Amino acid sequence: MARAATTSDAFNAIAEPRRREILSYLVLRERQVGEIVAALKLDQPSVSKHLGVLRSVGLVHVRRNGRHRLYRTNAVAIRPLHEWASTFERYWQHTLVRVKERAEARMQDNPESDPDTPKEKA
Amino acid sequence: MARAATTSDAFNAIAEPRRREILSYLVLRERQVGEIVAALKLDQPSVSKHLGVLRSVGLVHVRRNGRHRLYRTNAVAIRPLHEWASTFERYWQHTLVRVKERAEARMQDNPESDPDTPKEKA
DNA sequence: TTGACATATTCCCATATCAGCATGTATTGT
DNA sequence: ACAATACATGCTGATATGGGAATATGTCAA
Repeated sequence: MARAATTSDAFNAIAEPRRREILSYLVLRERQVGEIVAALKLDQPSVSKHLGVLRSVGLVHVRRNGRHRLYRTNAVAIRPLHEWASTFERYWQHTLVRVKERAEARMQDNPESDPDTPKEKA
Repeated sequence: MARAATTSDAFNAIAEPRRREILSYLVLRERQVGEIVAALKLDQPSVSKHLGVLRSVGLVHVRRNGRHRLYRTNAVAIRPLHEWASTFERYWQHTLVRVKERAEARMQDNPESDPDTPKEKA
């Protein structure tokens, strides 16, 4: 039992960089598989397999048109990931405020100091 | 070459559900490894290894205190994930608006209809 | 029907990943 | 120094994963 299957977990599905590229590419507009192959310079079977994973977790929609299949990113399916990350938002804001405060304190002590060169330990 | 190593990619690091739990747990406040073990009911070596992964991608900070190690989530490191997901935000908003519009249109046509029973294809 | 085209699926292989167990290492108390 | 505590690391085995090549499926056109 290694990890949750990529085919059942959106977090796992987007762990693969190519799949993230595909999602970004397909969010602009519907595309045929062949277009993805050309645009991202991947092998066709590879793209089909990635699309299969994305399909199984609902991250893309398919529509058939003749012998083509038109894929599009299902943006709503990304929302849970966004919301999970959002639960950390207030904490990183605290961090950023503290960083800013320290920078300003340094400027008060020594207006000539370079903000990118830390003079104190965090 | 399977996928980017979990130890070098935050997306991959959070693909593991237990690591997400650990991050949520450690964002509230600093904790010793033993506390994580007890709270999440995982084996100690398992927790140490997950912490190792999280450390290597900068998702947690460690501080030593005697024979304890105090870990805390480094929330800022989650920001890139949040921002990646945000690039899809305007698209899912479109979707939600359309869903809402269709629901309202149904109510106009037939105020008795059940909103959860679709009467038309998307 | 036959053939060309678009895409999906299957098989194999190298590697990554995780859990479990055992062991190593650092720190504290006596 | 010695034992106990708190973690980290190493090893092994089962499984998941992605790429590549080959093949299957489905659709259109003649």
